[in-house]
Amino acid sequence: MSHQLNEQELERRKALQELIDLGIEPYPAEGFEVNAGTQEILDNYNPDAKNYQQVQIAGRLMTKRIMGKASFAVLQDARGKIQLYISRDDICPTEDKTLYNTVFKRLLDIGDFIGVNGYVFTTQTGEITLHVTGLKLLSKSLKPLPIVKTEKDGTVHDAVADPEFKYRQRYVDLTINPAVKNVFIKRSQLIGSMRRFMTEQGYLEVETPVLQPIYGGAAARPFKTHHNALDTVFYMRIANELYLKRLIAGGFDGVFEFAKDFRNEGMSRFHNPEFTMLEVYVAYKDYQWMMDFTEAMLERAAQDLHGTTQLPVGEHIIDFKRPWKRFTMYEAIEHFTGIDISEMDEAALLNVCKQLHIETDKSMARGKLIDEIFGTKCEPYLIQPTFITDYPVEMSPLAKKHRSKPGLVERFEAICNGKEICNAFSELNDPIDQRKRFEDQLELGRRGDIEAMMLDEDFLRALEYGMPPTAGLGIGIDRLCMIMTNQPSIQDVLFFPQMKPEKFD
RNA sequence: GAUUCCGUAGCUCAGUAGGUAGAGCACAUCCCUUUUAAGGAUGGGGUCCUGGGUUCGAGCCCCAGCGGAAUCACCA
Repeated sequence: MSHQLNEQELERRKALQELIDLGIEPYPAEGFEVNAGTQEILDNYNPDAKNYQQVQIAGRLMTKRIMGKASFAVLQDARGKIQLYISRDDICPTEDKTLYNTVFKRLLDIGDFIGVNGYVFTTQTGEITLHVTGLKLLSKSLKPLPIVKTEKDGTVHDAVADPEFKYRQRYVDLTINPAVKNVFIKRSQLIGSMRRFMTEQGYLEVETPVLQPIYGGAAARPFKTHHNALDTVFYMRIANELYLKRLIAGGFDGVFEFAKDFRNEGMSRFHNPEFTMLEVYVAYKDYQWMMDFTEAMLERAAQDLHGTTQLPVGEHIIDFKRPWKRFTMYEAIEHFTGIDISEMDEAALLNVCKQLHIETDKSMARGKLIDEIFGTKCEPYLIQPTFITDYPVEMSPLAKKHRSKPGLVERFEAICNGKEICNAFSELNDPIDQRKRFEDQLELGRRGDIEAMMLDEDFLRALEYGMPPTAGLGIGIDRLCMIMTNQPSIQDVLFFPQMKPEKFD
């Protein structure tokens, strides 16, 4: 404890000592049995039924309004808050009024955890309230809690406006801003809904290595680390694709993993260095089937979270109801630019980029150029969930060649609110073709593409033993969650978004 | 990485031709009330992000740094 304590912190430490002097343990070890919740009481209390007459609840003291021999307070627990009515002679039936006069009125502070028991009633002003007959301190708070400010016109502002404060001290943000807590409950429900959907199909939830000697499965720069005993470089995974496909080769017919991936890149509203990706692989299926699967899973997730498929997202209402629109990538580009690029070579595409004012550089081959055109001229305008299919082979080294369209692969992305939310293909299971694609990646790397993939010999060996035809899907859970909870920034759907380490002096 | 903006009390925010640092909430002491979104009085609390510079004098102007945000770049 090297920092200077401010006045209010000193005051609370003084109160702490006074409590100890009174023989009150400020951090009791034993549990406190709770038999109701605040929100549950508000929802179900019925004055005629006389229910909730022996209630025991616990939580944080959020306000205190002292009015002499009787006081009001607000107790907040995990799901809500309820008013407490505390009368001196009820909690101090004997001559000794210390518990009320000293402990409650003076030594308890906003933010303290307390346990209370009593009976529920309705006050003259009609507010459902717990009439407290017993009170116990469960944990003393030593720092003042910011209080939500309500303007005279009724608008409520977050008690903490500084984003840095919110993200670094999420525990405070969660305590004082209930809407924040709700976002994370929704996030958990989202993952739960998707997990249930996949488990019901009989797919197996698995875990694969985070530390990988060869990173793969995506185009991205990795974090590098070191194993002491092996004296070996490991990379934090950028994707788990190649491991999950090994499992399909091993005989599972459906596997999935909610995986933390790590990419050593810039940070922004849409990028956190570590993020969560769902990957699913299903044997004997193709990308057409996977589109149906994706729609069904996300339609149901929206329904599970909100009871409807239509969600407000920023300025828009986004509808996850099936079926979603489907365009090929060439169709989408032609639709938004009026240019048919399907037959163009690299030189012609460079011209198109120039014409559309898209910057290019020497490392960009045909696939990358097409991706640039799509990324700037199409993607931002696709608001409703839309499948874009049939990508150029150059930008999809792990996808199977299109069954009928030369130069393309069987791949789709779903775009929603102007951003990619998932990526999927008929997985490449031809080991000869896969080796060639890896070699093409190595060539791209030599050309200066720092995100080109490494060649993974073990993965090729698995394909040589044989992998059934397989459909694979990856969904960025954080970005999906931003849409599903209408949050503008990835930091708002991560409890602890990555930030520069805080300095304590 | 580039550009722009922000950093003042525990929290939210004012502030100024460049002239002794403010409000609300919170906190403390007291009064009043005793089933309410209390009322009143008094008071304490600041490295105005840090370090330089200009100036008689800087929270304010200039430079650099730190931290954050937005936009862009990067990012399948």
